[in-house]
Amino acid sequence: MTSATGTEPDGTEPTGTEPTGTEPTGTEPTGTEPTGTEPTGTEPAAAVPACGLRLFDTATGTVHPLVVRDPGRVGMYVCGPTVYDVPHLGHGRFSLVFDVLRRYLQFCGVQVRYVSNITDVDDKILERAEREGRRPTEVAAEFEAVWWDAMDALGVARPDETPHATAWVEQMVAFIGELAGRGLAYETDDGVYLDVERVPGYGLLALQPLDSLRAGARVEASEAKRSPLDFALWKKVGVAGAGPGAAAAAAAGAAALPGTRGTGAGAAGAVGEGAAARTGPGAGELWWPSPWGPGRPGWHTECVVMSLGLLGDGFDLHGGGQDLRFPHHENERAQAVALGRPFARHWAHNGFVEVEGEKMSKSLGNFTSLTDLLARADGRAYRLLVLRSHYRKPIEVNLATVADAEEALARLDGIARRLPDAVAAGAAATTADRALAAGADADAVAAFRAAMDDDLDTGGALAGIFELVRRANAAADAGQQAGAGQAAVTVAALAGALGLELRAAAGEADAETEALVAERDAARAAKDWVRADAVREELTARGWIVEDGPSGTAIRRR
RNA sequence: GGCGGCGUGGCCGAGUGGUUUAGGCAGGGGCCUGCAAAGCCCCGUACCCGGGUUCGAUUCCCGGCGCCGCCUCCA
Repeated sequence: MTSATGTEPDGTEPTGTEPTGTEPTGTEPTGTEPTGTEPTGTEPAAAVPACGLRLFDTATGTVHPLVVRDPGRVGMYVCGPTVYDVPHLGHGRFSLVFDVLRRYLQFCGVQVRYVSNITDVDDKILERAEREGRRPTEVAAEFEAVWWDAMDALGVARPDETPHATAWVEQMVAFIGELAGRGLAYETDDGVYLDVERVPGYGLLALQPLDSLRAGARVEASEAKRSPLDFALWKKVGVAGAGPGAAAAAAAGAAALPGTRGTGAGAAGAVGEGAAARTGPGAGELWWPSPWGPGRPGWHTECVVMSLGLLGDGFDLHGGGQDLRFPHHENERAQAVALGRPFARHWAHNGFVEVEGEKMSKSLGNFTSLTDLLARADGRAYRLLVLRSHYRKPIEVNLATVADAEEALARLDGIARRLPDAVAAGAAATTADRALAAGADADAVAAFRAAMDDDLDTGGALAGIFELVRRANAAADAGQQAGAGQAAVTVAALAGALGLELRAAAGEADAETEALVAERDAARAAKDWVRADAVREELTARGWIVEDGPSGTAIRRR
């Protein structure tokens, strides 16, 4: 059920096509050296832009070409969910934003490797397990399943890799050991911490220097921590409650974790779970052995280890929601930098989802679950809503804006009903070259790429698509099939590049409904308008939209 | 206290130093239709306030007001 490794069948093969659109080289210099901000030395030799895309880079605060490590390829890591509850609207937004980035790169002929993790060991998971008297692995498995259901409903393509934290603990322990070995981390009673003072350039993503961050820290430096900004690489278990002995005593029960998931790339061997029920938080504990005693990894360590492990040093792009910028991404980066390893070449962060003008969040109580939304609205409508605004700006999500998006979506779907063959042909064209080969309008494709290349101006791209919808309908009205077809092919191909599938589906009609349709056709043929209108009202009452066409009464679900 | 963002027509939301100033939804008029629906055509003269720069600012600068976020777990 949680098949984490489903690879998108299309789009990833090397088409060998050279990006056709804007030529990024020569438009520089903007003064910003994309790679110059990484004070990590050792720059990879190859450094060429991926297609014509220019993206805002959080680290530099500028929009510049996406310069990649390996020509024609992009490796991207996007921080995935901690599976302790159903996903919320913000999860939906980041998933959609980076799904669109991925798809667009593929559309341009770039080979993308997309990695997005599942955090399946975390305080919140443990807390929930504790509260519900369940095992943490069970909680994580449940909500991971919910997560993928939501992703499917949104039409988000599965990542190429979905590393699970619990499967990487051994590597994390080794990584922490390296940091500790170099004196960059220190051990306390309750864990191992990174000494951020030792990290050059700390504060890059926070957009402020270390001093400023330190001054603004609202947290009391815990007695043990040297600086309030230092963060846990390893959290020891069993120390909070009855003393350090508890967890160790439970080590006798250590066994292979039954539900260990992930890529299998080196799952930690000995894992303890739930054995130490007699100490404070014991029932929900989940721990691994380490040189510092039993414990679990800190959140910031998981992503740096897994991203470097799967994508390699100096991978191309690291993304996530704005709230991950600091401290999460800052701290991931700090660990890599501390070891002198080149980290992400480019940082992308999407804006928040707001509900009633405020950042939605669980703590504020205006938390709205993605699962709820998807139960009552087409997942494509949420995609459209997200796409309509710029990915870095906040978006307002409420009943009205979702309904608005659904209406707009209906307009798009109308093209699929009216020009199904052209739409099918366009949808099958998953790259710009194939779209053109399928007969898409070259100018429109170029305009689309120009918009997308401009820091993913999905709103502008969408405007172009709606313009094409208008053209397709107008041409079809005028009986110009060729023009209508070309516009429709283009609409479907470009919408597809944004992950939007157009659907003509009318909905299944039962026999009774079919009979009503037949009755209405008969009444209309007999010019019995009173009867025809009565039947239409009946159909409408049953939830159908009734349209009279050349072939008689057509109905579809509303 | 430090840092960052936002304020556009009824709503959502792009964008730009000036002339033809996205797009969607809703609304009005028209065409089409038996009537509708869908579609097409036409319509909105918006840019928080006050200064400044400029021949000219919604767009640049300064100040103000309002709203939001990060600095603590958070996509």
